[in-house]
Amino acid sequence: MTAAQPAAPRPRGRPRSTRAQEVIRDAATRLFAERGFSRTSVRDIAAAAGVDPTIVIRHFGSKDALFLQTMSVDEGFRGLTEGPLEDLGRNLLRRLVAHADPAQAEVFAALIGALDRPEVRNYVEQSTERHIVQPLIERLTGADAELRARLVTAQILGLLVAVWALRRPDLTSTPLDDVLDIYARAVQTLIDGTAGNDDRSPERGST
Amino acid sequence: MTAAQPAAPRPRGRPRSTRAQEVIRDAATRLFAERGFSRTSVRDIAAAAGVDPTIVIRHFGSKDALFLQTMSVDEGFRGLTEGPLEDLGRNLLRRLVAHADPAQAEVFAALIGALDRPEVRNYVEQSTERHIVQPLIERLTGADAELRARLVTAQILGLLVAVWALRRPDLTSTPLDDVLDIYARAVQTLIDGTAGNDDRSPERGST
DNA sequence: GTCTATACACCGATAGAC
DNA sequence: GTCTATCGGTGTATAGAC
Repeated sequence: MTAAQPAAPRPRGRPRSTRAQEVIRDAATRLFAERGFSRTSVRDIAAAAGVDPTIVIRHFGSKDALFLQTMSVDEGFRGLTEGPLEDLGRNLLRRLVAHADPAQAEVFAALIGALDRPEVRNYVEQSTERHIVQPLIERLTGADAELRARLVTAQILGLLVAVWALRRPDLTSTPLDDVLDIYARAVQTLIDGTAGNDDRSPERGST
Repeated sequence: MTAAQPAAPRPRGRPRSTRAQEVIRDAATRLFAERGFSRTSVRDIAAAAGVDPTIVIRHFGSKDALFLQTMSVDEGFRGLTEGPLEDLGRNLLRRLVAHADPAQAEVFAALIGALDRPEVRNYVEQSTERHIVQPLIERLTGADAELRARLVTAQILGLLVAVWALRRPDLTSTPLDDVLDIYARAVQTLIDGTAGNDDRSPERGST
């Protein structure tokens, strides 16, 4: 039709994404998840994808950018705080630990492992903030709701780091249901906020 | 033993201890804690110490070995689980978060940041195991003592990661006492193990 | 324009001369 | 022991080929 439009041989499909980009992304996802950031070189990814190392940079800007673009945990974090508040502790752990697919676990471990990269730290920070902390703040009631939401996130983060990143053997070998039941109670303590702030006078107040 | 000789160029007492080693260690400690592992090069450390880069490797074997030798968290973890069991949750957090000196916090953050190095992960794993998990196992009573000890460690780890490694702004800006009081209760839940294991029922009688 | 190859500065680490 | 020279390897920019 219009002559101004440059020759686009593919009217449908994905005009701006090359097939090479997809192959590179697949290889990067696999290798980063397998070996982590520091032990995966751009040349390794390029070799696995069957392309030249420089076009990896040409398409994705940098190794860090490719890492962040492939190692995304947003999908696994979405809709995490939904469901009844009284069972939220258990459901959080169920979705994040028990029902999580191994691929997401590897992605999380890779992100934690590369945490001294400022951009990675920034992403993990804002991803947990957006998908866990903020939704929790809106759901929690009682005193110190925001602080409690952040502390619940810290609890979750600790279990995820211990299980997926540190690969604590005696924690992963235990049947996960037992771990969930016990840990969920501690998480639920902060969700409920039942503990008074002056003394040991717990009031079961689900306001 | 020997009288203090300020201008002693060659202390003959220790022929194999070089002063360069000490200078390198100081520079490495400062730079690793400041910028983390990946952003600190051996050449940077050598320049800061005023020595040749090859001496750094010659004396410490490798960059990883130097990192592990300087970024040690054993000192800050020692004797952590002492004190009355009923206040252990609060005391753990006090010693690790409130009373911890900033230097130890930076060291911890550097270790977490380099967690995808197998040797670093191994060290963090066995250090928390030796200084927190094992002493806790021997002190806890009741069912699932070992599992609870590991979960308490996960809770602690989560708070440390959130505060020191992730540098959550809204968590560090809050007065630490409030954080400790609230989080300590959740930790104490696992220490006491008061929660029944059959059904979920909000606790009203805490011991 | 998309892709490819040459090239560079830096990295950690080694061998060998003083 | 300390330095010079150098190795293979890294991430990345750039100039050229289709």
